[in-house]
Amino acid sequence: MASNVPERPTLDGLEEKWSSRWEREGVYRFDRSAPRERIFSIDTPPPTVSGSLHVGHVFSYTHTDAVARYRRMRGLEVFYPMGWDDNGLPTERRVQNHFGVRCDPAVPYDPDFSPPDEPSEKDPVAISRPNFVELCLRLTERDEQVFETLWRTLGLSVDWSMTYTTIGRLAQRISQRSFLGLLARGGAYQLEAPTLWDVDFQTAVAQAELEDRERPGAMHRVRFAPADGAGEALIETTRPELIPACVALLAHPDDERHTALVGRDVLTPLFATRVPVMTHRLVEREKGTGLVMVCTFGDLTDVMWWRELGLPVRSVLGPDGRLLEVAWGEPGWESADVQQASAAYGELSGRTINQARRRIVELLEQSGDLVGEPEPVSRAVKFFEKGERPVEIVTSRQWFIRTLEHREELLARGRELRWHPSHMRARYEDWINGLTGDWCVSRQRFFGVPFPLWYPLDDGGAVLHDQPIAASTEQLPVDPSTDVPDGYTAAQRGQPGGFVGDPDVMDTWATSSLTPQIAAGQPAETAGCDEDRKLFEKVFPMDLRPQAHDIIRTWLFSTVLRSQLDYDELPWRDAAISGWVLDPDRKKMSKSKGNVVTPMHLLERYGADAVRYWAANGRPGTDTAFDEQQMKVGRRVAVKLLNASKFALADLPAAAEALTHPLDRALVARLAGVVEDATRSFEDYDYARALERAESFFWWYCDFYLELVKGRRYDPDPSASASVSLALGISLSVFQRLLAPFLPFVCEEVWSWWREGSVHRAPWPDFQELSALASGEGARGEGARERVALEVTAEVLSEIRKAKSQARAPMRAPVRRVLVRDTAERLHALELGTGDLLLAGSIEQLETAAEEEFAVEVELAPNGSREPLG
RNA sequence: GGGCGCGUAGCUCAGUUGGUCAGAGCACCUCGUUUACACCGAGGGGGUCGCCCGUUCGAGUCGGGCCGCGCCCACCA
Repeated sequence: MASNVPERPTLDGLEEKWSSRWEREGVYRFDRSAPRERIFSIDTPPPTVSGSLHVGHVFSYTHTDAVARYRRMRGLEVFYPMGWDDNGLPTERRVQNHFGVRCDPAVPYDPDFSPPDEPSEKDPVAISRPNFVELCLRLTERDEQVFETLWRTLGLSVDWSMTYTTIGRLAQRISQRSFLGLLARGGAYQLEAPTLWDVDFQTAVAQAELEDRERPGAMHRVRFAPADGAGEALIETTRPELIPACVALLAHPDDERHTALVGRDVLTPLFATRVPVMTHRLVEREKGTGLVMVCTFGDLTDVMWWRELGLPVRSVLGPDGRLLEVAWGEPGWESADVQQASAAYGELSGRTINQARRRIVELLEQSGDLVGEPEPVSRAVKFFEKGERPVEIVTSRQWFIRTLEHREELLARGRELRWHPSHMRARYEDWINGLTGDWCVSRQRFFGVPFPLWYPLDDGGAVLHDQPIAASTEQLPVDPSTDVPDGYTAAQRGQPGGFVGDPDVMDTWATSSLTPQIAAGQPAETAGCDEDRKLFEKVFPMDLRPQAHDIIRTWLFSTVLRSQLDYDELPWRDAAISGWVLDPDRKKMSKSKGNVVTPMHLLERYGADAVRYWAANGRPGTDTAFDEQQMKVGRRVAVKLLNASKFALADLPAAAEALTHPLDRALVARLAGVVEDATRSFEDYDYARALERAESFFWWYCDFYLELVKGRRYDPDPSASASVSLALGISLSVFQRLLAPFLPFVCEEVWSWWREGSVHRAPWPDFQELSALASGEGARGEGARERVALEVTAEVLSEIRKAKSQARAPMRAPVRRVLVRDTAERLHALELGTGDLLLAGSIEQLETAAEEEFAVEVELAPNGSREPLG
């Protein structure tokens, strides 16, 4: 076989050399003409573009890439696009600071707008939503270039001609169209209701976007007075500022301590508002006094109690996180002492929650309604995951997607999906079982996909929310803040009898949950893009969803939901869940901890293959500690492959037609077993095991097989070298392909020395083919003995090395005599390897003795002895 | 409080259906420049496999119970 092996092979520069060549030659280009059964489609996570990629991204995307490369080598056309998740709050924040602007949907679009030369964070320029979105796009485009460069350096085998963004026109069209479909089928509805609310961003948020944070607080024991005079009612609360919003007190129905109170009314302290004492089965008797205050709204439990018990709303918290003005004495704000209530509340009105809390505690102390000292406590508080203050519950009009009524179907889909590792399904089920409400999808933000809706205004200029005007499918995507609904003129915007656009955008997950559709470019049905529609039908449902475990409740769940609602099927067949990268102290990496590792310098220092090697060692679903040592090991593997390939391929003598030497056949037989194992592992998405098998056998191969056959490989007699020549060609070809999904650059390099085309389009090694070669002519049913021969020969060689090492002799030191004690069967096998062993060990004389225990006696030749070898 | 996962050499981790399973790499120590490789090679020390019961001829491997760690979830007043 012709080969072109460099004098001094090197890893340096391989990333640049091969990534540009792969791009030029379209190695990873997806062939749209492939039939459905030859396609493997991957619904890749679109990374969030704001900020930068960290090693965690490198980690999990490498896992996916290894699988993609494996499937490609199995002869499948791999649909593997990359998306950028650029819509949403993080981008908004960056744009505001970077350009010194803020979005005001009331401002008209200015096509000639350019951002201020000197951005001022304090005094931002108000601009229209379309202008704001343009700036977002400008900034994210730059980020996306950086990301793509990193991915290319890492060697992701993505088809870069199929990249999408979650804010792009296509994503908007698909997202809006899916929403309109839900609306038409009753799957989406709007409701004025208590909603989770972030007071800083001033937007609704979803349950899925919440996280618990431990925060210090104080428990206050507060006295309520029964309205009819007798006794007292003590409650404990961490949120005394909500006392004016109290609508009831609750006790457990069986709690005898409070039976005397139940059914009566009490007066709230300071505000003297009459509220009933009621019972509910979920009140916990052990907590506090066993009596709990229900406010509108302190937390989600309040919402549940409020709903189940039919309590009134008495809301004191504004969307900006400050206490609203309240007209005491008016309906809903009755008080037995209006003057006192107004005076007390006057101290709170307009203050933030924390300010109001401090003040009301003082007021309660003065009035004597605070019992004892507030007791410091630490408790978990719900935060919007991107927020800085706890979420509140504010009543507002929002859009929801029906979720709860599909619980059983979603659980069934979860059982249908093949999870890797399987235990990850529990997280999905836990999440579904814990859902408390439908999915709130509207956000009072700007950089997102707008709702494709307008509302008519009546003659008085009031918004008729219950008569939304939906965009027509042909119009999509629309921005209702600039586009005009059919049947209206632009001049009618905001006029009585005219219309207004829905001011909100969708939750970022409402679009991200459609990545399979977006990636496949699924068009609006009427858009007439037959080619795109055919593509969608070929790749959907997708074969694989790879992602990390922290977004099972968001991305995975919402994608299953949308697919269920729109197509009544799973969006993919398999879900491969990656773990996280932890810092060396096993803490989660996060920007706030300052322990985030950025990947570019790692790629430069160790090379992409080495970094990928580290990543691919992380087993599916398992968190991995960041470890640069592993990258060094990865680099060693890559260098080893260079050198082993050089040894095997440089000036390789003519190969035989068949493997005539028993050790060569045994080697190929073992190789077949490794291939079988690696293949099975890959089929089960266990890339880490596939790597481990291939790698450990590769090291054994270098340490023993290559050493054993050196003599024959350099033997000038072609009849001696022909078999090993063939074996070296076979084995190197197999190793280069087995390792290609993990070390794509070095494997491509060594492949290019002697083979046409890319190793990444070469067929995955076939263990049956290898088995056939190993048991071909000459073996004559001696396969088992041959495999033992290889094993024993290697073990004896190892013993000889040990002896030399202990004698502090060089490895090439001649051995006068070796005595091998072993079972008759193994000694019989050893005969097949004796020739190679003598050369590899520089042995003059080999003797054997049949015994139970394996043992080797080694007698080195005297110092200075350089007698010719026999 | 519920669920899931994990506890194997100083460190990072393999150990597929119970029977060379006590392993690998790193780190450490010793030796060695041999025509694939000093971005190297050969060798060595080091662990009662978290603890306790049980099943079994035999258990890191199965069952039960503890202890510790992590994550997810929860109606934490």
